[in-house]
Parts: sequence; structure tokens; C-alpha cells
Amino acid sequence: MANQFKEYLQKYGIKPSTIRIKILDYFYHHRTHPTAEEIYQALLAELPTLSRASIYNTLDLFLSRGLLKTLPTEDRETHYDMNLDFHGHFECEKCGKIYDFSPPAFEHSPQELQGFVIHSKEMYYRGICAPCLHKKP
Amino acid sequence: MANQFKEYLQKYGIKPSTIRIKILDYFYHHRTHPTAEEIYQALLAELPTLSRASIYNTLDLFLSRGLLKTLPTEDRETHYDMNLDFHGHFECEKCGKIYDFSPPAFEHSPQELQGFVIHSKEMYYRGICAPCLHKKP
DNA sequence: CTAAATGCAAACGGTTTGCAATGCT
DNA sequence: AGCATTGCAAACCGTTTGCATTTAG
Repeated sequence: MANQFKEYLQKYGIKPSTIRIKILDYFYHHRTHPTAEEIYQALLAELPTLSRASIYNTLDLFLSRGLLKTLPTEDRETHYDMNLDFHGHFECEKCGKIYDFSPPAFEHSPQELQGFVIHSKEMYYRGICAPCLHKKP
Repeated sequence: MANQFKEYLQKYGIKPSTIRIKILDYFYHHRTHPTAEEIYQALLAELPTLSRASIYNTLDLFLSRGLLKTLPTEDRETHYDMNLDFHGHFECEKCGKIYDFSPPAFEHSPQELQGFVIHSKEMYYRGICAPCLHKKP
């Protein structure tokens, strides 16, 4: 398993290290959209001397290499998402939960971006999720 | 002109006020993706006693009513965008410029969101823009 | 041995907050 | 007057920074 992560990192031109593999592992097993603090708290058990700075360093590195992206949440803290296959996000304005969804197929790509190189795509919807719609107020 | 903004605010259930109209006016005339500070600096000339807190208050109000949304920039500061008609954003990873584009048409909407109410959609692309691609390094 | 990665603690700065002042009806 | 809006200044807290320490090859 750890070997897969190593290869994955190398594919993005990143030298493997303990923290880098652990963070990758975190995303792989949680499939959520965590904040830096959530990752920090989760890894603290295994890496007692871990510092937040190292989390931020690693997240920034991953961002710059396109391994992660940030979500346009209205939270104070930044939420990160792993850039695996292209998928969309729906944020419920009532309960705050973020849902993933598979993206609708496009009929064609935008003309304004002719000649642009696209590294990542993000779709972010906001609204009210079905569970919240059916809750009594 | 100011009357249009009043009506627009009321449509969103917001009582018009000087600052609210000015900020709306700013977005209407600039069509950019400004930070709170940029708006503050721009309005300071006309409203000398303006405070940043009022800018943040108003932006938060607009966000909560769906008049504005935030963009998933990697900047330290939050970038805001007016939620007019649905359009996408492309952020150049080299020069940082944010381009608008008209969204590609969808073949159908995602099944995972059946029964959800969608208030806003955001498409955010990242990559390298054509001008940067043609620049000499 | 050397360079990169990690940790620590302090500083930073965008944003938030509490409350006073002002404006509006 | 009474309530909402705005302004001010201080606090907050997520993030960044500089540098010391550790780790890996």
C-alpha cells in the first residue's frame, strides 16, 4: 500500500516522505474534504512530534503540484480535496455537508479557453440537500 | 441606476443601504473577482468613514443570501464573485489572472443530486493561459 | 557529510467581534 | 424613540515564516 503512494508521489515529481505518505493515506482512506487541522489531529496519534507547519508545508506542496485542490467553502478554514478523477461537489447550505457527484458530460468545451492548458476542473454547487428538505423545521 | 440596485437587493430580501448599493455597484461596473480589501480601497474615496468591518458585514450578508459566492483561489485573501448568470472561471497558475468563460452545455444533470435544490453552480478550472504559454521564459 | 524534511515558536494578517455612534422611519 | 446600519479598535485564529533539529542517502 505504502509503495503505491510512493509511486503516486513520484509520478507528481514529489519525493516520498513519512508525512507525505501519511497525508496521502489519509485522503485515500477518508474520502472527505478535510481541513488542515483535521488532518493534523488524525495523524498526531501516529506521529507524536508532528507539527502543523509540516501539514501546511505538505498541503501547499501538494496544491502546487496539482495533487490537491481547495474548495470554495464559506468556512474560515480551508478545505482540501484530492484531485483523483474529476468529480463535482454539492455543499448543503443548511447542514454544511459536502456531497460528491459524478460530473455531467459536456457537449463541447468553452471557446474562451482555446489554446489554454487545463490542469484541473472543479464544479461546486450550493443549495439544500434532500435530507434537509425533508426535515421538519 | 441606483433604483435598479435597490430592487435587486429587495428581490434577495435585503434592505437597501448606502454601502450595500455601492458594493453592488462596484461589482456591476468592474466585473472582476475582487478581495474585500480591493472593494474597501475603491469605496474609500466616496465614503471616507468607511470601515473594513462594514465591508465584511455586507459581503457576508450577500454570501448568505446567495448574491455572491467565493472562488477557490489559492490566495490568502478571499475573492468574491457576483452570482449573475452562470459562468465558469479559469485561474492561470502562472500569472494568477482569472478568466471568465461561458459554461459548456450539459447533456444531463447528475443523478446523485436527485431531489436536491441547487441554488448556484460554480465551475473552476486551473491551468496555464494562452498568453503565458506563448511568453518566453 | 550534505541536503532535504520536519519541528518549534513567534509573528502575520485577513477576518471577526463587541460595542459605541450614527442613520433611518 | 426604537431599531438597523455603520464605524472603530481590539482580539482572534488559521496560516506563514525563520531558524534549529532531525532524517535520509
